[in-house]
Amino acid sequence: MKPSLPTRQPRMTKEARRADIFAEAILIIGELGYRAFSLSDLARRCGLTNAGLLHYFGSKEGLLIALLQERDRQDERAVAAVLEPYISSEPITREACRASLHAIVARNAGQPDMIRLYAMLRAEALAPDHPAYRFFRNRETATIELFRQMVTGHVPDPLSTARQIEALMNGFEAQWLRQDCRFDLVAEWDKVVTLIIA
Amino acid sequence: MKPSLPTRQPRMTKEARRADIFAEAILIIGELGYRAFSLSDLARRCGLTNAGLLHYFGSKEGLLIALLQERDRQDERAVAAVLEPYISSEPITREACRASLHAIVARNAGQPDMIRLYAMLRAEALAPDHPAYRFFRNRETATIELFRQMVTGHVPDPLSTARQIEALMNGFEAQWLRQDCRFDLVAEWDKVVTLIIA
Amino acid sequence: MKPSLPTRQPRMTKEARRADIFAEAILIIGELGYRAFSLSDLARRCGLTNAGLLHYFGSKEGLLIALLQERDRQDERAVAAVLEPYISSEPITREACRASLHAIVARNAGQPDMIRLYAMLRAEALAPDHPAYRFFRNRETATIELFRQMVTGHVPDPLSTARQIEALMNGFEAQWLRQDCRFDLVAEWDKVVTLIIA
Amino acid sequence: MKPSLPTRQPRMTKEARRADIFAEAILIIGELGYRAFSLSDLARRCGLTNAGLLHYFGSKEGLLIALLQERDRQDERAVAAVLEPYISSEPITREACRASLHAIVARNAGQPDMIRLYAMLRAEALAPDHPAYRFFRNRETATIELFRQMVTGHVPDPLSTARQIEALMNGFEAQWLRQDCRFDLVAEWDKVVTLIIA
DNA sequence: TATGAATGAGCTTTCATTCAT
DNA sequence: TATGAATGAAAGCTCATTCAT
Repeated sequence: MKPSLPTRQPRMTKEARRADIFAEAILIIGELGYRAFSLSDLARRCGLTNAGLLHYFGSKEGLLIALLQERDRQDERAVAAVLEPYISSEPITREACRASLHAIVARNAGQPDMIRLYAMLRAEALAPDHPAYRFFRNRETATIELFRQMVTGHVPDPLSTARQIEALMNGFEAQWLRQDCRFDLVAEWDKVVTLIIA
Repeated sequence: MKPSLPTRQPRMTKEARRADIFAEAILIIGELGYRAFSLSDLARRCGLTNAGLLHYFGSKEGLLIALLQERDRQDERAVAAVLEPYISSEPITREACRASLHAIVARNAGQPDMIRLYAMLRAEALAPDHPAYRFFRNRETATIELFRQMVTGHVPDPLSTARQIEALMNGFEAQWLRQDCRFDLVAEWDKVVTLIIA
Repeated sequence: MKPSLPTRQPRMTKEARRADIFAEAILIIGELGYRAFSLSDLARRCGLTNAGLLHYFGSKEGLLIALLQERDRQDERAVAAVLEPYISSEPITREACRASLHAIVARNAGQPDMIRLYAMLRAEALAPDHPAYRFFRNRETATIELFRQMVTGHVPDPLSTARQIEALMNGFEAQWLRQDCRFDLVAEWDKVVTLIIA
Repeated sequence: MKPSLPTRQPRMTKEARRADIFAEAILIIGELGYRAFSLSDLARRCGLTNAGLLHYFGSKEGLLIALLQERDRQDERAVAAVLEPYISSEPITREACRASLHAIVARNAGQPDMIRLYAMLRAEALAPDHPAYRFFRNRETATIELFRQMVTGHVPDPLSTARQIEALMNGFEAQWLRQDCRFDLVAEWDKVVTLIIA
């Protein structure tokens, strides 16, 4: 029998490898932030070397960008799925509006690691020279605009309402994390939405 | 004639020095976070050396703790001042409640650097091994409890409302920073409070 | 219809490839030296990968050796061509001697990149553990010996004169490069040769 | 008796330390060049750590600059000493001219490590982005100008002669190093100077 | 013929900290 | 009160090289 020499790595497909790295990156960046996490730590957790990691992403910043793009693609898909039932009948009803927001928060509540990552990066990326500065700026603008369209017709000041929704969502999620998910995020959310959207 | 010796430092009192350091620390930690900012950077900005800085605070963590304590003392004083007019007649009226929240947000709006610092640290301190973990956990609990007492009697579910206020405040402030203070934070705040507190 | 497969590389012959690599290597090693240039840089400039490059030469050192051998062959041919007219009538005349030296310098003046490469490597290869140490040692010895034979009969101390010629040639070429080829190398050379060879 | 704890470093004066570092730097940079030598190697040889070394010079480039400045100061002093006897009677005589050049080469012959360093750096610094590019460009210009002034009145074309001297000096010194100092550099130099300066 | 994955060693530089002065 | 010297550890990144494909 041929003695298997120390095969450096079990040979994963490129896609599997990247998914693996992303999964760990979400955890570590979510905990320490982009600036403070270390590539070596991440590499170790993924079972490859520092240089091996950089082989995929070129640089620390490259990794972050790739991660955000990947997540963005998935988020877009998810939001689209949530809104799909209502796209035919624009403008959507007040009920559909509530349902959509409910769905978004419910989905987030299912992946607290992602909430943590975004909470961390959102704060870090307030600094204009942060590599994710643009990303979160655009994202916030787009999100508020989406909410504005959704609530238009159901509230007196759609822009304000959209801002409120965005602020509440982020604020609640952070609170939820700090309290170790010990209250029912979705229930609390539904409550406040009832107030916000008349 | 006595030759003036090279007094490098313009002779500051210990207190003035600390205040100076805190002022810079608020900026730099607000931008980079506690984990990613560097003592050398801060020292340079304060016009003293690495070792000189540590002379005052002992360690990086010591500096953070000192800063948070200092700010906390000031915050407590400010909140007390805000609530003072109403402490005699507990429970406070709905109007007093709104006025107090208004005052808090108005005060914050006057010091965006502090908002930034807290937004950054609040996110970083979600990690249990962060030196400010306890601080922000307790702070959030205390804040929500304070709000709960304030709104009790004016809303059906005081705890939920308190959570909403806390979440909204943080969420709005972050949004305000990301949009370069380009909307009227206080006005938006008053609007939403009207909805939240019936 | 047969779908044209993605032929990445425009299909070069092995020889063309090597010539291509050598051409770039002359530039990059001439600029940075053997020790400081990087295979990856060279590979990128040649339009292939790191591993692709090594496929041809086995190692960094192998590349240098191959380059030097290749150039040496060409140099030898060139010098031979220069001396050919005189080989029948040994010893060559004083006039032929001057003409030969003129031809050598004139040829070099036509390829400043090669001058730069040799100037760089000659300096680096002063260290005994440099892979080109032997090469340049032997080369210098051979060159001085060649010059000695050429000038024998025309000067009182042929070995000294040979050394002078070798030193002058290298020194002048370096000077010429540093001054961005802004003086007439060949003219200056002819002048000094007249002095050196009576 | 108090057991001496591991005193990190025997506490040298700043000047002694720098001199020590320069001495080693001359050797290591002379052997490997600026680009290829490593700060860690140098630090180890000087008996301190990587970070300790950088404490003095800030960066690798800073070290090179400091070294060149230091040497330049010493060289200037040495050349001034050599020329001093003649400065009163300008223009200097042909004999004084020869004597000066002799003195310069003789001095160099006494410190082959310096010759090696300069030979190495002169080649490396042909690249415009080398940190010593300017230094060696200016130095060569100044040297040639000095020689020109010295030989003016004794040769038909002073600039050409100055160039020849500069080229010969560098060329001879390199040759001398490559042949392990096995011929009499100063004697050969005097011989050729006799030819160059009629 | 050439690539992509991966590594181990090494690079310069920065970090928080200690300590004698 | 504050500095300068020095450190050990770690940072992000590059290096030449190996190997399976």
